[in-house]
Amino acid sequence: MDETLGARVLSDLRRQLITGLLAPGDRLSLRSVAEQQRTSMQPVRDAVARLVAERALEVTPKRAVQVPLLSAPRFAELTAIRLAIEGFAVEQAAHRRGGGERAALRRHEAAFRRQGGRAMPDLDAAIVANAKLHFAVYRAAGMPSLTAIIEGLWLRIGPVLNLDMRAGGRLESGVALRCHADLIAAIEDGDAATARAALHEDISSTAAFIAGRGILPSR
Amino acid sequence: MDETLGARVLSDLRRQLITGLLAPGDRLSLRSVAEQQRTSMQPVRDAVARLVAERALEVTPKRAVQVPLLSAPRFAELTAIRLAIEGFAVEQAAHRRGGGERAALRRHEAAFRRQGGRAMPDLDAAIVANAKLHFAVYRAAGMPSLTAIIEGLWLRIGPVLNLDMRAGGRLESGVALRCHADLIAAIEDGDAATARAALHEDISSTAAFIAGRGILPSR
DNA sequence: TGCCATGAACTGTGATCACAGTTATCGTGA
DNA sequence: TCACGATAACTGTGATCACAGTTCATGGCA
Repeated sequence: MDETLGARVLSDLRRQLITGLLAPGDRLSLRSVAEQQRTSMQPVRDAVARLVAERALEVTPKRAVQVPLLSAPRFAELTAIRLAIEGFAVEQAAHRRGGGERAALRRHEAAFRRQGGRAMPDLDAAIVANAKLHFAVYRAAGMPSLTAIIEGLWLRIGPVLNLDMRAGGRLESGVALRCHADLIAAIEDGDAATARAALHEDISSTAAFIAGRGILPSR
Repeated sequence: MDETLGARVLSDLRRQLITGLLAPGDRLSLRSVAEQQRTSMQPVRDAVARLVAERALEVTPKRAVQVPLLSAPRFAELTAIRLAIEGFAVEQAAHRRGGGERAALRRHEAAFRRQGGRAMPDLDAAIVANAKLHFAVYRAAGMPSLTAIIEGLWLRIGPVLNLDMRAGGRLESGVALRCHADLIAAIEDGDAATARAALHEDISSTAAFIAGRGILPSR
């Protein structure tokens, strides 16, 4: 383990953001995080600087570090961007018929099905399984830079996404299950248009669900 | 000026990257930059951490900070991503018929024409005019997050782009001039498909020009 | 003349201190 | 009971130090 301390703190904060452990509006203190991670303030500063660059964190004018509050229009904007970029990624993945990720795709799809099919799903496990499935697809596009860009989008939208996932029982609808199955099948068939359509429904139905809950601030 | 010192260093490094003052492969030392900026190492560390997050800089396994070398495949990948993302942006701009940026679009197009039409163009001015024109278009899409993502892409290809722009006399071909004119016209007409096609030709002809020079490392 | 070893100079990382500004808390007053 | 002000705790920023690892140049040996 030659990994830098700052990198360790970074990945931990990243995990907390994606899994929704850190909610929008949450403020965090460099010293508390440092103590929590049993390091000094310095590695935390480096990690926070990077997350601020990715807009996964922000420093307010009064110099407080917090998880950005996502307004409804901003959420809609990010959703539109996701449709365009992640849609492009699944098209590429389909053109390559999943590339070297075919086995992984099926495995993650099965894992998500196990979680989503239950009457009382383990939400945390389902969220993780969902993320793993999506990113296996994006990696299948064979464009590392594209995957990184999408990770940045998820980092920003993750807190909102998971916050609402936990609250409402969206998983039960089965829409996600169907979309994922269609998506994987279309990729293996090399059917880019169908793959994009399946992803489109997955993303926009989730976005509609969240927007419909009306929790997002209007500006 | 309540701006943070780290932010000042950040914007200065960013400028040096976009204008090609820092070339791919250039290594930079935190202490030298700090001395150059007349600050301590700390603000430089914050700025570098952010630029590393944006992949505008990288730290090698042996912990040296340098401007990333863009291999030919990576350049091709970034070009494909640009076609998808910037293509989406111009479509959106066309749907809004330029939004509030219409006047700015025409102004920047005229400015680029002035630079590009000369027998001996001022390359630096042309590069700046080109960037301003493109980003006026992207802003016209009305999606700030999208503009930020594209800025990240430009930050990474900027060094390569400008390096080769200066060397070869690409501007003389007039392709860029025609593409820009078509692009602006299509946006004002609300013709998304034509706008995307014009941008597509602009980007891919430039990319072909650079790839053809054969300077990019093969891996 | 060529090559390798050795040491000096430099690298980023982590830790810690000082400082100014913000936030929160608690006690006092009406 | 409520409002208000003082103060104590805490915030991020900037600076500096120690340390281990790398890089590079110089000198001596073959």
